[in-house]
Amino acid sequence: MPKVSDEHLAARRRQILDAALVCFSRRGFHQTPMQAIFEEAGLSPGAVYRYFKSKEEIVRAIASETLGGFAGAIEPGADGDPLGPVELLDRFFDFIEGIERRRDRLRLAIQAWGEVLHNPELSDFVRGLVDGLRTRMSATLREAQDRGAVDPELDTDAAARVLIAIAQGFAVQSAWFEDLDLPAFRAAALSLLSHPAEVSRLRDDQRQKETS
Amino acid sequence: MPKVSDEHLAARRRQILDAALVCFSRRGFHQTPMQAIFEEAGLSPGAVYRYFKSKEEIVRAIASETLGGFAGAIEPGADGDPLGPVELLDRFFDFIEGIERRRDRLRLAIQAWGEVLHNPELSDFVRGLVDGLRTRMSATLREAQDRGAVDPELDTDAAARVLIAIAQGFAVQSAWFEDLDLPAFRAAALSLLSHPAEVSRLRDDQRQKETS
Amino acid sequence: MPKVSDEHLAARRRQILDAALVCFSRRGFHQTPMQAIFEEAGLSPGAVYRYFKSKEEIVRAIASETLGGFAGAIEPGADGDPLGPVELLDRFFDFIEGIERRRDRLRLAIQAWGEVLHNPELSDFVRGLVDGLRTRMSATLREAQDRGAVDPELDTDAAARVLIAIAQGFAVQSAWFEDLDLPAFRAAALSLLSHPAEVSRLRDDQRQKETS
Amino acid sequence: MPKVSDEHLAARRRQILDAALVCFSRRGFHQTPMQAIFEEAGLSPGAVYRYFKSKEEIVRAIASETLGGFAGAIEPGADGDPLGPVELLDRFFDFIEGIERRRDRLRLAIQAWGEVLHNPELSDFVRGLVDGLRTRMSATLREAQDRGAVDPELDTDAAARVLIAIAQGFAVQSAWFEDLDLPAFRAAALSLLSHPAEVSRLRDDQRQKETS
DNA sequence: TATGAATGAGGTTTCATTCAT
DNA sequence: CATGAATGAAACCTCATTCAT
Repeated sequence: MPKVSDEHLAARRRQILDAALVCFSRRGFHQTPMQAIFEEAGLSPGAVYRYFKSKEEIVRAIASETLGGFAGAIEPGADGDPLGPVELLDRFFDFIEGIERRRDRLRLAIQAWGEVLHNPELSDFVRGLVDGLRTRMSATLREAQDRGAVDPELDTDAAARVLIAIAQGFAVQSAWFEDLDLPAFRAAALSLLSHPAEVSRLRDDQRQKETS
Repeated sequence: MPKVSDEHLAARRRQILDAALVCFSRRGFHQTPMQAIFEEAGLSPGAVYRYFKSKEEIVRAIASETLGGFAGAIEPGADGDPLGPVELLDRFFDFIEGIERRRDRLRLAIQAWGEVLHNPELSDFVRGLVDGLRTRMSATLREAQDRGAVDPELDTDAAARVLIAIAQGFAVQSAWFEDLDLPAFRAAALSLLSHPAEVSRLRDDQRQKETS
Repeated sequence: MPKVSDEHLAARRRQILDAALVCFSRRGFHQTPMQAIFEEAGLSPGAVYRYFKSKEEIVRAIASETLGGFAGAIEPGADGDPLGPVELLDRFFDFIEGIERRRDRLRLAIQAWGEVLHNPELSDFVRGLVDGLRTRMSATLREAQDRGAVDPELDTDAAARVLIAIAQGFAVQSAWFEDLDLPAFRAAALSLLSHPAEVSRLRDDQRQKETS
Repeated sequence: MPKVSDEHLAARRRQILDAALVCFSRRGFHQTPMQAIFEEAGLSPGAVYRYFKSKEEIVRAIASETLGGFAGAIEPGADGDPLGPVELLDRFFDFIEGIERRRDRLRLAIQAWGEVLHNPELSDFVRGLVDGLRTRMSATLREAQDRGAVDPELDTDAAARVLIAIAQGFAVQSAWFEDLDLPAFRAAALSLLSHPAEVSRLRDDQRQKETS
């Protein structure tokens, strides 16, 4: 098998990561033997080690991409949108509903959070991720304040943290309980965050979606 | 020598669990070798294995007590208190501030959440924990609704979940970032959840505390 | 098995080293799997790794002790002996004849020389060994010069090197050829080095030994 | 395409052996992965395996050519030369000084001596090499005896072994110590071996060389 | 009851070699 | 002829656990 296209290489990496994804979700990073990944990927040890230099590298790759995906889910939209906390959270829920392998991804996210605690590289990575996300959310919230849509006394930076927290807590419970009622959680979250005016507006939006 | 033995037994178990606590917080459950626990506890392998049948049992014990402690933190007070969401969350923050070995405990909580995903016993345990907690919070919130302090349309059960989620998300970020500004997070959380009337009331309470 | 005497520990180390000695002599350092040592020593992997932290450490231990033994073999006697080159070499041959596991030791010495080339620690070790040895031999030779027993123009330092070289070359051939005629080699070496006067004196000594 | 193929074949073999030479000298036979040779040679695994059936074959080829070269270095000249021990050794030193990649070759020689101990083919090979060499040196020495230039009682066969030994010991020390003083070693070796008459003759020869 | 030396299954990784392209 | 991705046996080593003392 002579030199092979870059796509092939990328595909192999993906194949290995997908296998790892399944295994790690099932048993956890450190209880998954490499052997499980070889089998799930249908590859030999040598083949896997061609693409990743160690198990730790695979763990890092999976953890990073999961953490990154999660962060992306709470991302505010294009600059200029005057989004309040409620809309920001709303987008997160939309994203989660649309995610593929939702269950596996959420389970991995929880694992990855634990990994961050002991892995300096992942730790740096999430710090950057959260800092960036928070900065952008904060800016968006400040715009919303400027337009009078949000309490002007709100500490937008801390508020961004709280919104992220809700998303994280949702992920944990969602990973734990297969039967978690996502729409109910969503509605309650929005309701708790909404000042009366906002509540009725969003409720109307929701009804419109459901009837369409 | 039954009584002495029992106390001795409990003390030894505690000694071992404390050692495990430190080690697990430092390196994670599955990256901590038993050897580390022997050393931290100042005991021989044989001694440790007299009190715990296996490493898994130690992991389970630590995870359970951490999860239980966390759940206890969000517990509503004595029946009859008409607590709204804001007060419930407020109690959680009070609890966290007072917790001993706060950092280690939070780090372990994150780890334990991951463990729950692969460990049927822990899974059953948290399910019971969360169900009970949610039920009690829900009841408390319903009382608050009855007295008109909370939006009567709120799904109290889902709302309880959301409050738990905020606590969890806070734990994650707090474990990740040593420099997390707890008071700011707390204020933002309360502010986001508060309808105008509540906001001013709590703000006054807080000021009173600070001046006293 | 509670704490055990220091002798026991030393004995275990020796047991492992003896096993390694046999295996390494048979197959060479890097072609001997640890498994072979476990079997030869009659110990489990864990037991061996209790005493040596890696294979490399065992290699180093065996190589050092072999190199050290070899160096000791060419050592001049107590200070004050007016030994010439011939007597110095003579002592080496006496030592070799008396060495236990002579064959294995010589085979290991050859291996170890190769190891020295790639192992910085061993490299430092032999440098010290050879420097010390050469210094002492050189001093002894200089005394012999003072007493007129050795050519006063001889570079004693370089001469020491040459004597070491003869010992080394002897070791190689002795390790290669089981049937090497040691007495003949010895006689030829002494003869080549001896100026006529010395030759006859040593020959007489030898005859006396044989008749006694 | 027979001729071209043959030349090509030989050139490729040489290219591979040169690469192996460098790698083996650097890390030793068994610590050099084939990958290192592929890279040093700038060839693919497939290419290398077209010219050598296995790593062992490469090791054997390198070891043989190194051992052969070393033996050739101590070879007496054309039949009929009445060479004594001193002259024979002298030729060896001349050869070593002129050898290309002297350092690498000497390092490989030491390695190869160890290899001989475990490799039957190499073992047979050196036996033949040394036997032949010794026979020829012995004959030469016997001629010298006939002409009265060497002690008639000397065991010429054993003496040949001793001369080879000096060369080997020199090689070891030379490979170990980059700063070894070759001329001093050479002078000391010749001095130790020379009976007074020979010494002065050679010293004169040497001076003549240096002035020319 | 406590000790800690010993066990050995099983973990991660390497690397000589092959063979489809 | 050459390539280099893939193989898989086997290497080194760890670590949860046991049990003779």
